[in-house]
Amino acid sequence: MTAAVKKRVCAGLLWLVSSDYFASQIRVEVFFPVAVSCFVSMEPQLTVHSNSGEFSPSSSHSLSSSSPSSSASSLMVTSSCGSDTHASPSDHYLAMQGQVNVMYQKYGNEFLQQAPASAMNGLSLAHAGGQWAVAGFGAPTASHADGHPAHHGHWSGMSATLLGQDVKPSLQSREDLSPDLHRSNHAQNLNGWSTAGNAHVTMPMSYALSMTTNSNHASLGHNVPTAATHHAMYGAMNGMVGGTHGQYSHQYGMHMNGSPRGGMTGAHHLALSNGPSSVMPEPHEDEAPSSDDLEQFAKNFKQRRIKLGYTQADVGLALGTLYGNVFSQTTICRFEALQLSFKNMCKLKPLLAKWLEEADSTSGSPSCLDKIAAQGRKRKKRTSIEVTIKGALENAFLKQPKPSAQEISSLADSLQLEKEVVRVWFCNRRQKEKR
DNA sequence: ATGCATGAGGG
DNA sequence: CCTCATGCATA
Repeated sequence: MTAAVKKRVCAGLLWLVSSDYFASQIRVEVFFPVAVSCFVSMEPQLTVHSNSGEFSPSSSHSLSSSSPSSSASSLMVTSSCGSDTHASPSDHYLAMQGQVNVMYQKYGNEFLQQAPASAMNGLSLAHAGGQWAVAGFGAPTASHADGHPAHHGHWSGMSATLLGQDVKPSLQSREDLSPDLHRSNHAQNLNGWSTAGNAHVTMPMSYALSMTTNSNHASLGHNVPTAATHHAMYGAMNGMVGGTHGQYSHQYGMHMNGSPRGGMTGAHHLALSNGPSSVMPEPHEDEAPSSDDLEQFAKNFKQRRIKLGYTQADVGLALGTLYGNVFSQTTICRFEALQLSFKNMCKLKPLLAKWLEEADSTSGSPSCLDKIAAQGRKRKKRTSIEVTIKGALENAFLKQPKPSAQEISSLADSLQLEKEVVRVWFCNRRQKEKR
């Protein structure tokens, strides 16, 4: 163990001992490196990080977690970030979002795969420890140098039947999407993510954790507590946790309940009962909400989501499973942060409201353990525009928010950027202006 | 959490 | 070409 790792472990221990978490977590110690990562992965800690974006949304970091553990968590995050040889702060970041990352890319292999923790707990893991390392998707974007004109065809190489993640089937019958059934498009799942049906984890979590650990020495697979796990827990937590402290407790030896509305209904209300005032603004979700409504709802939504133990990614996925509309972590995040257009907010709100209701009234459900394979299409490597250049673009934008093709060209020229990049930058800039 | 990107839909 | 909804990849 390196000193760095020890440091992390210590921090983890510190937290453990200093919270009620200890009571229910002790068994995990055996799997320490992973376990610690796992702790680091708690969503509330998200609030600790605010990145350097040039445009920082004011609200999203201010969610006050009433949990006494939050201060301790901060401490842990602080001491672990950057202390690991491999794990960069951003790795933690990802983990915190409830995503499990395998970054082979960084170690000479060529890809990076992300999956919601829920998927990890499900079949993929159950099927084979190393399964998730299987690539189903295209060649590394790196092979497409930046010089390419952003001709769409360039980045869309693979079979159209492998849905790209941003290609959403907007219409799917709800009947086909009941939580426990695997969707028809799973047949398209060629990359090993979710294949056969019925793998609601029947394996102790600890086992899952250890499997992950050895899948690759360089793997940064941070295991994250999943909503499913939490749900499975609530029954057990019922008597032992006084509410908040226990919201992230797991029983690693416990098996998941395979039934969608399985028996533990009601237990979770306990966990919900003691947050900062959770008000339900308005019961009707059909009417056009006011900005205030939306704001209120978004805030409330976030709180409850966290209390229920779901990550943003979980929610996005669940929406797909439940209602046939998958959304990404990004979108949920932007919803919570009110960073979508008003119209878009209005559209999403009812869905999220439904989900919330469902999540509230459903316990014991592992909900969605699936993940749509996607990852088919190649994508242009994201261009990173230097700050100085950004400044120039910003200035140009101030003068002329909608430059003509001509103007774009010359601007691109003078800044030595691809025309397409400039064009897209303006599009995005305008869009940003609107939210 | 956010920057750059994609693709549908409209004109 | 644009807007708009949305997401991958990354800071």
